[in-house]
Amino acid sequence: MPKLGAEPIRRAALVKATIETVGEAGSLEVTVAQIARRAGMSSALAHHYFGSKEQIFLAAMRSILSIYGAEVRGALAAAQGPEARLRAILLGSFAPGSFRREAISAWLNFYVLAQRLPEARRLLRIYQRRLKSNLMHELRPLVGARADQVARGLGAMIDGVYIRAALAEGAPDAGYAKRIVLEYLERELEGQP
Amino acid sequence: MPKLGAEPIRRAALVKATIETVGEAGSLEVTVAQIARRAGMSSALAHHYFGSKEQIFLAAMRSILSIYGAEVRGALAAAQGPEARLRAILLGSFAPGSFRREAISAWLNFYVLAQRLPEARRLLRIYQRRLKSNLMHELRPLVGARADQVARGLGAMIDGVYIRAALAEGAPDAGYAKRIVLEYLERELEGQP
DNA sequence: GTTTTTATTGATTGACGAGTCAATAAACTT
DNA sequence: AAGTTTATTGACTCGTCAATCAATAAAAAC
Repeated sequence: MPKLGAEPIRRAALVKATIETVGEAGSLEVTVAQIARRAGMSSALAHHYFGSKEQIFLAAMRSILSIYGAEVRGALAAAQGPEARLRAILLGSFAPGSFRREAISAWLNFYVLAQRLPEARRLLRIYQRRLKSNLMHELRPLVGARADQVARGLGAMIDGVYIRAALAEGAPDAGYAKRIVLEYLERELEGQP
Repeated sequence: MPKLGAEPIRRAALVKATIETVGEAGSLEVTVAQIARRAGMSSALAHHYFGSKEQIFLAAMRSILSIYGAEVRGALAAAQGPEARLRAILLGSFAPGSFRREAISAWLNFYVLAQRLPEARRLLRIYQRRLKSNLMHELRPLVGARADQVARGLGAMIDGVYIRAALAEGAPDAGYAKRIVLEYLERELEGQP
């Protein structure tokens, strides 16, 4: 029953199902059949559209990074001045689109994927570079030469808070995550003129 | 050719081989046969001593956490006063026994394992709780009520620096890692009396 | 209205891998 | 010396799973 134009819908459904399945299983050791079933289709169709499991994972990862990017951009849009913009970047990092159970767990697993798959590593590097450049841009007028150091610290801390949220039970506590990271930022800005 | 008393040697060899294999592969998707071969024995023997792959992973994880703990204790032994002891804990976290390629990558993978295996989660929780209690103990006299917040921040940052080191290419740069974390600590201590 | 393209799946293939087992043999016990 | 325990492995079982294929069918194109 070919309703034409199914491809983009199917692809999106598979990507969503992949994040959910990986997130729930807490592992990349999920089967294409599981993902496909959750997305309401046969595993054969999943292979038809993506070619391989690897490609499915990469698509899911792109989706996560793209949601994250959009969320940060969104938070940034309303922010005026370096300090407000810094806050926006950090708060955007813990916005509900990204900072939710399956996404966090999937994120952690994609970090692992990046150890093996050069393409996954590339994607993660792009995210890291962009985040750092965003941070530095606002940090420079505030802390000058220390911008690099602080940007690295903030980047690491965001990842650290994520990884810890993956391990915590219950719904991830965004408020708490934000508090820790903002606190760090405040301290860093304090001394500086 | 039974040279008696092989068990502890074999077990240790398997644990070491597991960390190396997982670290190199950057994944838990390694076979018992691979691990066993690296440890110089048959996969049947690995099963004989550990019963299952799961148990092999758990043993490797215990080993990593125990090495880490020993390293922090070692650094702590010589340190006098809360500030020096705080520094010791942080520096110990990046000591060469723990902060090296395979161990870092294995660590990341064990974090993933903790999503699925309750026992692995338990181990990781113990490590986190101990680290936090260590930090708080020294932080309380320095920052008072903020100790909790700062301890959480430092804990998250350590994990974040680790996870980022896993992704970086080449040998992990401990000096750089230490600088970031110590810098954070300094800022936190600065304002406080 | 026939050919081509797109959608879809059940069935199958082929590989791989965890865990078991039976067999071999050296040491230790009595 | 006979029996028991410990060490060790090759061969095998059984399940799983990624990927492929052949077949079905609806839409589109010609």
